Amino acid sequence: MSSREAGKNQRRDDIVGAARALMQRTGDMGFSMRSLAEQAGVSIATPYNLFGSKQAILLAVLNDDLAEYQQALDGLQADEIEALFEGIKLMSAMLAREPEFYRNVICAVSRDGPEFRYMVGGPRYLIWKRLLRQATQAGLLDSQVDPDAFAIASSQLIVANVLEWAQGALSLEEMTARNHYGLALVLRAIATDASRAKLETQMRSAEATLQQLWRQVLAERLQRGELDAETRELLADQLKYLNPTNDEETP
Amino acid sequence: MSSREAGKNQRRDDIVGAARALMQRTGDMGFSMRSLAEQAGVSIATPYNLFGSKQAILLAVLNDDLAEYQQALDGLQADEIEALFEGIKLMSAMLAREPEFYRNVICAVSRDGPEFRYMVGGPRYLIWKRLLRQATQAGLLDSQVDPDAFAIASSQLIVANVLEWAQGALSLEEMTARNHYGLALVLRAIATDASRAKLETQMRSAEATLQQLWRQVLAERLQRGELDAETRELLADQLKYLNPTNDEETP
DNA sequence: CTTCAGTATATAACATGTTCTAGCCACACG
DNA sequence: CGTGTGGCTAGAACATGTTATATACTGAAG
Repeated sequence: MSSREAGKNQRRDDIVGAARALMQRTGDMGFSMRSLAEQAGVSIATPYNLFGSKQAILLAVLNDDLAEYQQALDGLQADEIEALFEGIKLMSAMLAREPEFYRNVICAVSRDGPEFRYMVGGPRYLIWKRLLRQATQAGLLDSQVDPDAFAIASSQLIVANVLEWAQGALSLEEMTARNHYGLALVLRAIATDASRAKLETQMRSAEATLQQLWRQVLAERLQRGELDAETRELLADQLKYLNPTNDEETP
Repeated sequence: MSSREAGKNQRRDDIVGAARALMQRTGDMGFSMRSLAEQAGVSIATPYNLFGSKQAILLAVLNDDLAEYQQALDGLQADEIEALFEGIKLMSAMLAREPEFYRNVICAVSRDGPEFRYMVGGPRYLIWKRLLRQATQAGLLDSQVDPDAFAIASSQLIVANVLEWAQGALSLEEMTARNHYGLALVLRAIATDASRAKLETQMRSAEATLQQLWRQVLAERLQRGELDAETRELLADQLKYLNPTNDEETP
């Protein structure tokens, strides 16, 4: 590698690192291309030369983290069905470690165009498919179903939940519970006799968690007062569908 | 209503109408707030006075259309399970009527914040719940499952598909097939003996449609040449996950 | 009819993503 | 050791969403 390219890679890393630092430090705002350039010690034109767009930079940042997650998934040792549930727990744990950071980057990346979907949907979903295949081979899932169609539908549910969380429509707990529920639900659809009981249990457990979360949030709302009885019922319904995090008071 | 408010409402309608016209005519671009103000014959400040933001205007536009859809859903006469499938077909038909328009407005509206989710997730998802309840009462779905949790998961699948379509990651046909598949899948998870066979059929049918679509797109790609055999397999997998519409040649 | 409050208007301004232009410097090659 | 060129830089410029300000109009109250 010529020293020219070395310098280029250096700058590339500087920029990605600066993006990471900015988002972790300042939360959503403060991450303008101008502040990024300043933080990285380069001109504003350079990120465009090296990456092409703001979104591409964020994709690069997220890509690093997803690689880590993928590695953790690979090292997972568990019963075939459990492994799937462990996989989504692992993801929740990752998001919980730096929620502000992930919220921002996921939000920004998924905004413009389908690149985010390509990223989580391309090679990465092969892991998901592998886990499903293993479960099928272990006789825990109906071998008749098309593995691709199923893998797509199930991963879509999870991605949708993550996106809602990133957009601030869900608390992390509810996102996790929804993932748990959704996964149990779709797996139950293709369960075999060997796994049906276990998935039933998983589903009930997730259901209970969700119901408790809803009750909790609803109670807080009711306690905070200010609602006529007619909207109360509608509110209860809406709460079940979307459970916005109440961040209005945080500066 | 005083003539003051009348004038205000008039302007409001003008703006919503102008937004509609602009998006139908020019496709995505051309819908800047400045061009909107010009088209509506008002100052650029007025839309902000009356709506507050660009997104709010687009929400108002979409809201009209969703109301229509809701009405069509209400008038649906079919077997309880069939009604659910008819519901998503109806949606596909609506999107197919003015694809460019819906693509733009859905994309723009879902971009910033969770307002779009609130819109489709609030009162509107009650209809969905009602259809599910009817099916349950008819003995076609397991009455043990929490209707809210299930309604959320299932509607999420569908919304996710629509969003992917709006972002250009899916053809309308594939979106429809995925909705069909996803709905059959989750319903199968809570089917009763009375409905299991029928849902099995639906699922197989959707599977077949999906597989055919994938084969078709894959064949086109292969025919177009330029791919070494090693990436061929990966491509096949990716194609199954995401099937981008190939619009590169349209201006 | 006068007056006044509310509201639209014109216009400027600001922040942001992105692009363009011109210059400049260091590295590779002769 | 020259020299030229690729690639970075500074900075301006542009389009866009949004906000602020000052002005003009207009319908309603006295």
